[in-house]
Amino acid sequence: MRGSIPAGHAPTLEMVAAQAGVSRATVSRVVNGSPKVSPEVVESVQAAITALNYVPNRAARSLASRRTQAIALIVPESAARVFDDPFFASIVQGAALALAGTEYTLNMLIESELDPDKTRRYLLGGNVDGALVVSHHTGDHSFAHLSRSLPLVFGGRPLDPEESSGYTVDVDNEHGATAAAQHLIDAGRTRIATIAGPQDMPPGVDRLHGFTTVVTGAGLADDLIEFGDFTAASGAAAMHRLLERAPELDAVFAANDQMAMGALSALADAGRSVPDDVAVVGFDDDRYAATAVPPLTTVRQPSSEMGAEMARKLVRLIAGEDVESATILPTELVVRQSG
Amino acid sequence: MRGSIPAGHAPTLEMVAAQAGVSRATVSRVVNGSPKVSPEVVESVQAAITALNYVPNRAARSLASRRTQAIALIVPESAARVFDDPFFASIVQGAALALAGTEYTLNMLIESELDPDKTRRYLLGGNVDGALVVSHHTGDHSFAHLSRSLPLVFGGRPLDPEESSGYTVDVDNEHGATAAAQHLIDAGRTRIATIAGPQDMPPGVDRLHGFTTVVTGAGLADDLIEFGDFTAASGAAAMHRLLERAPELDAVFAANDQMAMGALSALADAGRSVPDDVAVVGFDDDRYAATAVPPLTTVRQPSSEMGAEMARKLVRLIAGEDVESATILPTELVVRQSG
DNA sequence: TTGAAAGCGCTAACAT
DNA sequence: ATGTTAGCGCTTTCAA
Repeated sequence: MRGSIPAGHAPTLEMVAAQAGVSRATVSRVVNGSPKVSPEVVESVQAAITALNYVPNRAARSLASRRTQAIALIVPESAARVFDDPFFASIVQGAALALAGTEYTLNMLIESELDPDKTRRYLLGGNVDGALVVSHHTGDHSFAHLSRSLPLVFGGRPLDPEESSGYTVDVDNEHGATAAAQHLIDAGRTRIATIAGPQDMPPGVDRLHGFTTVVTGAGLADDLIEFGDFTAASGAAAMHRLLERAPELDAVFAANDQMAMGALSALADAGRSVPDDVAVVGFDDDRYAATAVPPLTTVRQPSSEMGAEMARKLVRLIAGEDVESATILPTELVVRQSG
Repeated sequence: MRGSIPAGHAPTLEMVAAQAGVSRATVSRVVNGSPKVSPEVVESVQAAITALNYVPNRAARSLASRRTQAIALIVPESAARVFDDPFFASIVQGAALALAGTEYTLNMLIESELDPDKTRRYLLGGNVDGALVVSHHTGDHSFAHLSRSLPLVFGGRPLDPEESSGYTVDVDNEHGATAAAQHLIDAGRTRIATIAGPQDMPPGVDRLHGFTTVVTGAGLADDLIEFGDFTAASGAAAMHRLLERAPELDAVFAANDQMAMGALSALADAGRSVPDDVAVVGFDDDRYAATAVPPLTTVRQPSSEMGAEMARKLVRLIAGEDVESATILPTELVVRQSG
């Protein structure tokens, strides 16, 4: 097939003005819902608009108004595989839905490793009115300096708290881990291990910190720590190492559900029953947690809400409103059968 | 915090021209890589550009050139929950990555139920040079008529094959189902059931058709069919119904992995062992298939490749090149432990 | 090879 | 309440 499209005869505002017998300015007012236009005129202009099937040209509008009605969603290059993470998908979803009700569109940018400067140029090229930076897992706030030129909202806190980088939305990772550990202790478990996440990612750090705080606070040992990279495979491997080190362990807290799933299969391999021999608690409450075998006890984080909150915050920022610098969304323990 | 940004002093092409001591036209030529500019001039202009940190304004450029360098990715409104589907996330990922190397940006649009016409207006408002429509699961090609105004590429075939709607990329659902059923038969299974997908979605139809063709072709009964909606919960429910109808069944093919996961837990509930008592085969090879308990035998579909192919096809279409009307990507059986 | 000039389609003062 | 008039920042003939 041939890919040509008939030269689009897009009707212009001027044509509408002619058809309605008014000036272009008036048509513009009607299109933009200005209150100071007489009802009759509004009506005739609207008639002309539908008659001609007129749709305003965005480029012209942005050029003249210096607003784009667009918001960028920036995904760190290192995390193209970030799509593998249901949490990330939920953030995108939340942001997209929150924006669906507004005049804004979401422009998704995956940072190119080929041209690391591309994103910066895009942001500075007047393409968008603001940007959402999903650095949740990486803690990378290298865009922070752009905050001076453009409203920016980050998902997840920066790795270095000193690097106070403007506006952020985060979930309460530490509290979630605290609740998980406490739950295990309350259930009478005494030899509790954890499969922690990477320590160069804020959630990895915060969840481990919450865990050790509670465990040591209860007078238990916190020597059973193995690290994974948030994938199921790494969770299984870590579980195997844990079992080797401490066959007597009776509980494990994994820093995310995928690693918990891996732990579940490692435990099945080893012939341990869950939760009778070993209790397992995860983090995220991703879409597979509820149907795992056995259903996973985990910490729910409001992932799509996080995306939505980021979007709302950015919109208010663009509007020049007062906005909280940091928002922390609550997490909540969901008790199922695994622990 | 206050949300104000210092009035952005974006350098303009004119300023670059002044700084380099040439005309705006020349700067424009350099920026756009025109071959007919003397090397010395190119150099001085480029120096001015970096000195001023100049970034061309996209709106102005689009307005003048009538090109936007942007591509829309349209998600059917009914499927905001489509993000729950790892397959969809992969498509987005594939498209975004394929576009990362080009001059195009992805604009994600979630169709608003509040204003169903919004998407149409956006597409017609000169916002993008073309669009990707992810209708894979719904078979909804209601945008087909827009093909006359704008290059469009659809993911998934339309529900009604008559409704030949321009350019599409699809995976070979029927072949995948065929391979799955044949595998079960080759393994000596004789009482084979299927948990089919919704019959108002092309993949649901195609996968069921492939299944029944092979099963009846082998002289087996195809009476064990229950329907689900592609969710794990519906898969579990369907499995329970099947077990009730035919306790003697020895295999089940689920039209996607999520339903297969549901079937797995239903079988565990019923005390059936997999694959000894019942073999289970899924479809998709989503990220949880490999770590399911037991690891799921399934049909792999090249999901991110599908997104990438859609994007590439659209780019070629926009460039006015010759493009295949329909592309079918191959699927492949992945044998693991469940069947 | 370079420059001058005319828009692209719209918004936003400023008049009326 | 409506029209007039300038641009917004860039590309693109057309001349030189």
